[in-house]
Amino acid sequence: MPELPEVETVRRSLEPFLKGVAIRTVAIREPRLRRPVADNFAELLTGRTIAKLGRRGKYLYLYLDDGNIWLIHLGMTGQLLVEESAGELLPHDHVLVFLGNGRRLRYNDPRRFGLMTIGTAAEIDEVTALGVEPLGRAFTSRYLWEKTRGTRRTIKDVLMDQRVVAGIGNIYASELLFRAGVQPSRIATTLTPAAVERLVEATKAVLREAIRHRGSSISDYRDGEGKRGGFQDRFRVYDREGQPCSKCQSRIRREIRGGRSAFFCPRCQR
DNA sequence: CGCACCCCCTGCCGGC
DNA sequence: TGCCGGCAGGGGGTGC
Repeated sequence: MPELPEVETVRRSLEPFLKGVAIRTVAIREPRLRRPVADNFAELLTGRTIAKLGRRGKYLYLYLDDGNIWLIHLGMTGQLLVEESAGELLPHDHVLVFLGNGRRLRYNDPRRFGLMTIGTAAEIDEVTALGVEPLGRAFTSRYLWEKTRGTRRTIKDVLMDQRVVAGIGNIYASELLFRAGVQPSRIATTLTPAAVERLVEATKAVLREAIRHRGSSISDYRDGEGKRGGFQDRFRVYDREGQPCSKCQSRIRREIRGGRSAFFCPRCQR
């Protein structure tokens, strides 16, 4: 579920409740996430204060007052919610963190594809192994040009490779490719410099617009206060197979590769 | 090295 | 109504 815009929205919505706040107690109800939550997880967290909240790609970085980082990935169905401490528990509430301000942070994740770990900056970087931030200065047409040379991969695969650029998932890959006028199945190395430039511009524009609309809620994505996003109402191609293209009225198509659907307009995208 | 394929896990939806 | 297959925003491993 959550790609960069959703994780950024979660970060912003949690910040007022978590920044500068102490961690009182931690309860692990189900440690079996993508990787098991470590035995010393609660011990490393208890008594710490959250200095600030950051984000890299689809990962949340919670900086602790002892220099460690609490890393959280939401997988497909993960939710982080701040609530009153006495709230009722639900199925798939795997981790509870009780805070010094009387609130509770609840991690719910039905599919358990999420990840939660604590480590030094170097250890965390090794876990995430991320490329540049798409909204940062380092993501330029020159950078993407170099990453698309001499490969047989499709442009969608390159854009979704977190080691190249961090945070683009299946929704925003389809949306930005539409905006740039490039077919998902296009072999990356055949792109012209102009097309690469359009892709970088489209990436930044789509991600910024999605953040402005607080992300996309298809089924279960919610921000830190349980609120839905609004960008799903602005999809141009994603999940719109058979519907008319907003520019040319051609039918939007869906193609599957690597088990993932790509949505595109066969006329507007080349 | 790239890539096709499978896996992890639960829930939902459509077809029969 | 119930069952079954397909599919879902994530990442990772394997064998070719």
